[in-house]
Amino acid sequence: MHQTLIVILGPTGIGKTDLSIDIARELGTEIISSDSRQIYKELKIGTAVPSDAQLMKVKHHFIGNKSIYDYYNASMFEFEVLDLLNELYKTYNQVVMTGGSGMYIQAVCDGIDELPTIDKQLRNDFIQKYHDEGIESLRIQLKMLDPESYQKMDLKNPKRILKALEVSIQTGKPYSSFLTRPKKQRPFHILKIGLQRDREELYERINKRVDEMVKEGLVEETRKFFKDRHLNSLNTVGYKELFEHFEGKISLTKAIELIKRNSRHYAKRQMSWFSRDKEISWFHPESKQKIMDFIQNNI
RNA sequence: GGUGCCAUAGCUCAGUUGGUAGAGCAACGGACUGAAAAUCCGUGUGUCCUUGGUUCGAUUCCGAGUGGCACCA
Repeated sequence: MHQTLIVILGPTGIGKTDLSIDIARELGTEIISSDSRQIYKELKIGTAVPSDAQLMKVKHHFIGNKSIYDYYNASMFEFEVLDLLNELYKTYNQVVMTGGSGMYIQAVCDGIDELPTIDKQLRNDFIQKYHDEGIESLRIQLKMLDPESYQKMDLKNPKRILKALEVSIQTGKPYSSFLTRPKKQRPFHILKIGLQRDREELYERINKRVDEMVKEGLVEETRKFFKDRHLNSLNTVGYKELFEHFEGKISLTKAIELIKRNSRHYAKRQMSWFSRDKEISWFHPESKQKIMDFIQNNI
């Protein structure tokens, strides 16, 4: 029997949490969350973290283990998860990883290129430059520092350009020279299980879940962090819309509508991301027995 | 029952002096290597209510029908 990482993925609201708990229990193992927002301990209602009752059933990792005030990224996630897996495989032959953050999953499964951590001041300077001078000045600088990236990159996307500039300036080498696109070898097998259901049904679940979050106190949870609303960790569906409401820009009703719509859009983006990964085997979230059989046959 | 107004995209509505139509929102498709629930790019999806008439040609003009709204009974 191999050591296997069973990855359960799919768009938000599809039903990953319940299924993952069932599967982890049957396998007698633990769960690693691959969700870039459930990782923050301050965010509970709006990120739909598993309930206390669910968390008691199976030990979860990477839920609420960081603060919204911490800097965090996919690469840090990659290394922390690999360290944890190293420990867990001393006890278990299978570990379940579940979550919807495609890039975090990719970082763990395939790895991402190693880049230096960007100096905070440098990043702020570039952001300032972008605000003051606009995207065109970033493009011009990129063309000089890293013509290869300039050729390949989406030059309308400020975050991409900023990233390339930061790395190029900080290291003195073009950003593109770091991109070797490794598919890193992992000392364990990976089994990817994707969950999907009818679009209409998924959207109904998402809409309903947003209403439930509001009932559970999402507005109050968000209000506590109003002063921190510019943090990246709070640039998150469910929170950013309520901040707009607190600023008096939109009504509460409108904010809730937007949370629903933005959650649907997010789900669609997740589906686009996952659809190009040919290693994923797809199932309906309620066909638990089929999924268990598939796992048993492939571990 | 009578009179008037309205009927165009999923919704709210523009519009075509008669040459088969467009905005906002919603929706849909995609990209993605360290901010990723982020960020960015792309796409009108339509028996113009039905049915006769006029016309080379009707979503547009005229008649009838159906449905909705308002007012009068």
